[in-house]
Amino acid sequence: MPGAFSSDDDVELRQAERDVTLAFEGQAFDFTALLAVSNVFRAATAVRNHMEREVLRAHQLSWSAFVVLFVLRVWGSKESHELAAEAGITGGTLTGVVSTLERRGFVKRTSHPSDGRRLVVKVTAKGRRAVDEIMPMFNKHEAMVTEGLTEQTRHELSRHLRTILRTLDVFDSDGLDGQDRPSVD
Amino acid sequence: MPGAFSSDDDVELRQAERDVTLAFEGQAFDFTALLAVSNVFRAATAVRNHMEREVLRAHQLSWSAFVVLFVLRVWGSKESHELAAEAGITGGTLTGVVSTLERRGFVKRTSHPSDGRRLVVKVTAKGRRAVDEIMPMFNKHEAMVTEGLTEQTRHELSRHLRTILRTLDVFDSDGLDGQDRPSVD
DNA sequence: TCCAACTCGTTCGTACCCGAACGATATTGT
DNA sequence: ACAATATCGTTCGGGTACGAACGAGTTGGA
Repeated sequence: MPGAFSSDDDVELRQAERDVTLAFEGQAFDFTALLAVSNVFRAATAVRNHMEREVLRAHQLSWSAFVVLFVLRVWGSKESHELAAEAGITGGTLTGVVSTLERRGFVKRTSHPSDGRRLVVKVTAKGRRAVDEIMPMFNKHEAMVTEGLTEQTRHELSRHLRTILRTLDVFDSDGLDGQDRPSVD
Repeated sequence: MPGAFSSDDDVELRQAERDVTLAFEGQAFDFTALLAVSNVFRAATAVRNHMEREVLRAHQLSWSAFVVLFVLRVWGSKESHELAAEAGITGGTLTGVVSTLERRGFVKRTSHPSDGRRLVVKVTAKGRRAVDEIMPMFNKHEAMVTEGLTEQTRHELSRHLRTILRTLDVFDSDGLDGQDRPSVD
């Protein structure tokens, strides 16, 4: 039964909603979409900042650097473009992150055996050790951050977010020219 | 009934979960927390990049610049620290964003009437016009991005994210020393 | 063979973004 | 009144972050 309760942030929310409505009156807005997107971004920023402050800062690692290192810890080595996709950053950005990580001895660049263009990034023993040292604390904070949610609502949250991700995957790859696709299957 | 279906990304997901489990075997991990946090960040990055590419780039505005401008469009003027909090950025970052916006004539810095330290940022007519021009398209893409969700699941998503936000609010403000507070009331 | 078209990672320019340090202003205690 | 303290916005250094341009490497035809 949605709307059956009203916590503090709900009150605040409706006030903001009122203000936005007032500011853009006469125009039709999709507020649930606006709020969903807005909240996704707010939560992400808050979580990222929290993690960087409370967990990563002590190890001099940024979120992106840690994500890259984590991916390499799990899979041992990855080609550059896979690594970028996995970390959600572009190739240009990855170059900088890998350089930072390499300078500190956490990863090393390796040339691809058969294709001289491609780059294989490998984690070093030191890099593996770093992740193993950080990960328990990192996961503890992940649990803390989501402690207000039950096991089920966490799954619900992840499912909804993956729905968004899937929509964007289709739209962005397919996107600009190949419109008029007959649904996503 | 959760788990009753298995889309492509679910299969991929469980494989990743297996890999992570394998990599960190012997350690107890909270996977639902890890996945929730990971998905929040993935979705936020994907949405932000999509919006910057498809909507904001044509107007030469970054996500943060647009958020700041939007906030000012709704409330007319805001003090610096409020603006920073509302946009989810730090004061140091806001200085740069406001400078960019001011250089392009969208906002202007105003001194506080009674407190010489404080800064009041006001939106200009040009800034208001810019938001009014961008917002319809922006909201259309917000709707598109969340089109895979129903009205109800969007509310569900927002509610879960606000739960995370509330947890972080308490933890980060209260945080390190002032523990043992008797509930949030 | 050889060279156009393609596909890599890197570099570049611009802008963000944070936390720490800084200078200016305001407040407080004495 | 005035020095210590607190609170502002700004500056600074280091590190992302993007897209466009670039150069090296590969591939597919003429």
